[in-house]
Amino acid sequence: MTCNTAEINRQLRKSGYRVTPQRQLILEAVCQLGEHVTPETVYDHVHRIAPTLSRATVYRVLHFLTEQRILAMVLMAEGRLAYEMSGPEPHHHLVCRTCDSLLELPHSVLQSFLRAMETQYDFEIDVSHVSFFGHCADCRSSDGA
Amino acid sequence: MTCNTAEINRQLRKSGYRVTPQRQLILEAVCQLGEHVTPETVYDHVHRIAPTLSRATVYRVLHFLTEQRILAMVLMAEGRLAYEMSGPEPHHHLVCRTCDSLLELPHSVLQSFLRAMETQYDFEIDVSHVSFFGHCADCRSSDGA
DNA sequence: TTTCCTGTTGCAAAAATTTACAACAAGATA
DNA sequence: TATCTTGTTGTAAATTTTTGCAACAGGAAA
Ligand SMILES: [Mn+2]
Ligand SMILES: [Mn+2]
Ligand SMILES: [Zn+2]
Ligand SMILES: [Zn+2]
Repeated sequence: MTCNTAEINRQLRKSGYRVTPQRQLILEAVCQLGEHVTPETVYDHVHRIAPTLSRATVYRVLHFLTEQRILAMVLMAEGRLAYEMSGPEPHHHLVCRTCDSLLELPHSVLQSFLRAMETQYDFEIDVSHVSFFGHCADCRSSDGA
Repeated sequence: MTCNTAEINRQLRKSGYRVTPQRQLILEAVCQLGEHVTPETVYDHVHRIAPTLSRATVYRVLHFLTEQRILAMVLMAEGRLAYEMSGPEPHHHLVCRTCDSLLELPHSVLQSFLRAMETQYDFEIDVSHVSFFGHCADCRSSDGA
C-alpha cells in the first residue's frame, strides 16, 4: 500500500488538524507493516524510532486516523482489533470463530447488499473493511463428527 | 427474552460442561437485563447477589456461553462489546459511527447475502447478531454542510 | 452416599486500553 | 521571525480485560 503523505497532510490541515511527527510515524508504520496491524505492533515499531512516543498516543492516533477515514478498523477473531490503510479497493473478511482463519471477500460481493441498505434505510455502511464471523467449511465438517 | 434454563443446562451437560451457580446467575442476568448488556453491567448485577463472583468469571462465562451459541456477542459503537440471549429470531444493527445511534435490521434483509456466502465460499456466517458500521441519514446531511 | 476425575472458579498479577491534565508545539497571523 | 491560539502529546493513574495457578466442586460411576 502506497501512503500518499503529502495529500493526507493537506487533508488534515484543511480540516483544522495538525500534522505531527507522531502521526506521521504511526501512519508510516501502519503503511509499512501491512494489512492487519495491531496497536501493539505499531507501538513496537514506532517506539524503536521515537522512544518517547507513548502507547496512549498510538491508541489515540489510530483512533483519530480511523475517524478521518485514512485508516480502516479491522475486526479480527475473538474481538481483537487491527488497522490498515483505507485504500481505494476495500476487501472484507469471513472470519472463522473456530480456527481463526480468514477468507478474503472482494468488495463486489457486498455491493448489492450495501445499495439495498442505502435505499431502504438511508444508511451508508462504511465499506472500508467489513468482517463477518462464522464457521469455515473445514471446521464445520470436523466439528460435526 | 425467556430463558429456558432446563434445556440449556441439559445441553451443557451433554457436551461435557458443568452447570455451575455462577453460570446460571450470569445467564439469568443477561436474560433479565435486556438486549445489549455489557460485561460491567452483568458484573454489577451478579456481584450484588454473589459478592465473591469475580470479574474474571464474568468475562470467562460470557465468552463461554457465546461459544456455546447460548449468547450472542454484539459489537457496539467504538468497538464496545455487549451480549444478549441468542434467540430464535435474530436481528442485526446499523450502527452510526457519528452519533452512536442504532438501527435494527430484521434478519430477513441478510438472508440472500448469507446464502450466497454459503454457496460461493462454503462459509456459514454466524447469524446471531451482525453489526454494520457507517453513517446514518441525519449525520450525513448535517456533516455535509 | 462416597469416590474420583477434571472442568471451573477466585485470586492476584499482568496486559491492554482509556482518561485527566499540565506542558508543549503546529502553524496561522502579523 | 516573533507571537498567539488551540490542537496534541507524555505521564501517571484509572479502567477494562486476560491469564496462571492452586483450591474447589459438578456430576458420573461405583
Ligand atoms: Mn483484510
Ligand atoms: Mn440488537
Ligand atoms: Zn475454521
Ligand atoms: Zn448518526
